[in-house]
Amino acid sequence: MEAPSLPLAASRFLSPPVTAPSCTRPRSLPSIRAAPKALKKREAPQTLRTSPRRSAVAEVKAATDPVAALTRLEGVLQTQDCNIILRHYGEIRRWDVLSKIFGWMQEHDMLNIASYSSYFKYLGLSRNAAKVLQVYGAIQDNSIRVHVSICNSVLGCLVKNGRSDSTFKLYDEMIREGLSPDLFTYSTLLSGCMKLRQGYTKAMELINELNSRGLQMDSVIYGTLLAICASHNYCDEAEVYFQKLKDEGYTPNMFHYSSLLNAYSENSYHEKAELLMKDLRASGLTPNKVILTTLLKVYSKGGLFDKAKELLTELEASGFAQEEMPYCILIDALAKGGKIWEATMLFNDMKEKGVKSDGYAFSIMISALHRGGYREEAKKLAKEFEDQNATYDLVMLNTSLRAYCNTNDTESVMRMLKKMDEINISPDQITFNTLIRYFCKENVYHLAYKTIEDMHTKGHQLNEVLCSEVMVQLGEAGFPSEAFSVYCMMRYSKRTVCKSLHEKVLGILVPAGLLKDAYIVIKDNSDLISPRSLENFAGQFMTSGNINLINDVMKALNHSGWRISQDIFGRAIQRYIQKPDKKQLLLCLLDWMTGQGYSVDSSSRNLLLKNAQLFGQKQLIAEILSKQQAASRATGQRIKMSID
DNA sequence: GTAGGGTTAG
Repeated sequence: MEAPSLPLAASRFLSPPVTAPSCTRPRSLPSIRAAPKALKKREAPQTLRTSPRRSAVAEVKAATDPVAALTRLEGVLQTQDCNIILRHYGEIRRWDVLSKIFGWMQEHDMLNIASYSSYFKYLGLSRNAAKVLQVYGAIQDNSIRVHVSICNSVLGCLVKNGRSDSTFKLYDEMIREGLSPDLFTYSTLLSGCMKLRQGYTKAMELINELNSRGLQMDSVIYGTLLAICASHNYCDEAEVYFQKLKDEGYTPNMFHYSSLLNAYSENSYHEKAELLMKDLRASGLTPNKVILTTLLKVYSKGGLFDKAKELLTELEASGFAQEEMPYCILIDALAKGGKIWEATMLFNDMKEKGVKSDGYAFSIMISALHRGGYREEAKKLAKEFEDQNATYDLVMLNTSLRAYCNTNDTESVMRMLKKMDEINISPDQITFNTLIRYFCKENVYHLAYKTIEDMHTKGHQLNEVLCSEVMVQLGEAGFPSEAFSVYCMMRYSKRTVCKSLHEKVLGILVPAGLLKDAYIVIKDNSDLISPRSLENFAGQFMTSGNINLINDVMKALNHSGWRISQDIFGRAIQRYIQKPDKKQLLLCLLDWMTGQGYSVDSSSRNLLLKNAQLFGQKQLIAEILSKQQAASRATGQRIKMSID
């Protein structure tokens, strides 16, 4: 597809919009009808109210075919009018019209900075990050590409769509191209830190950068930072920022308070939380639903169940417990605190009060029952949830799936998988691992194998413990090739695997006679394999492995640091004697042995000499053997001397 | 009338 070209020169974007002649009277012309002062005061609103541009905007907003209306009114509308229309369709979430209008504006050279910024903002809301990147990427003019508000809207779109990694990559690129970031940029980027694993560290980098550019943190930046501290469990730091915010003369709002309170809840700092509540009230704020719910979390996580119950009663009385969330918080804490009976009571209480569950309370209870070993009860709840025609998300599906798997309810397991397919939810690691465990337990190894393969293909990290278990079971069940395939998936999708994995797979491959595969394992990991397994493999390979690989296998074995036994060489020599056309390989082996200080034992020696005629190389073989003997005697002496 | 953030549950 061809990239849309940019119709306008940069200067047009960068200069302030020219006021329309139809709106304002040029100042240099004296007014005939009224005194300039009076006119100036009344002119703008009045002309706007009666302006043909204004009615044109209204006409496009009301049109059934907005693009046709635009074309009809092309002569009247100016860029800022089109921007109003563009934003209108963004506000009413008509994404198709939004894009059409933007396209029309582009074709008619009616884009400015504001058009791009607004368009990107709404595309972000419509979750269409790809389109934003496409349109942004097609902007040719560098001064537009690095315009701060355009950059901010593009970055904001990526952050909102959960693409934190690409946000920071794009930001670095924008900086290289010449972007001068402002506080908007930093608050956008900081919000991208929220979901990052190392979000706090990244946030600190950004704050340093902000300071080094001479910018001052404002209340928004502090708010974002507090939320980052809370979500990454930096409680002390949250406290410091909250104080700094106050010291710099800002008044904390409800969000600042609830973030700090949330940070306290993770560490069960209930005393600090209570002081903070006092501070909040003293500052004239009234605790809202979120604040009180967060306080409930403080008490619940801290194990202060009496206070939590009391607070829940208060929430109920204030009408703040009409949704399941406060119940979820307390139910979860009770269950995790070993009070599963009380958790169940509260859950039933909640249902009796007619509080509707979207699945959170159910999944908390199902998981809690499962953890406590109450598997049938967990399954009963999963069914109850299903029967109330509930909607599912991935977590709820996983929770129910596990409940059904653990009670061997195959029919329900299949129903869940079908549902997953129907509502187009992609499985995650938890789903895959649950299924793999289940199929394995049910001895349906081909399904366990297929699931692992599927998981691997979809780019998920395999669970090593589980998969090596499946690998061993596949081996025991008579599927060594599949076992090897699982080994390969684990081996080549992960940086490191447990050392014993190689040994385990050898234990399957060697008895099954899959010696070429076993050789691959040995070759890449020879230093991690025990002498016993090496011996086992070597013995088998010399007896029945591919004769053309014998010498390579010898080298790999030797490379491991393991001294190859004479028995192994004896077996190799027997193989070669049976195949005289491989004499070149035999000679190579004997030469190589000499070089490595190995020698054949007397029975192999005799066998070789007896059969040397078969090879037509009687003289040569005798020479090599005597050389080998001399070399090995010398080595023996060297070793003896060094021991002495 | 271009662009910013943040609070609670599995």
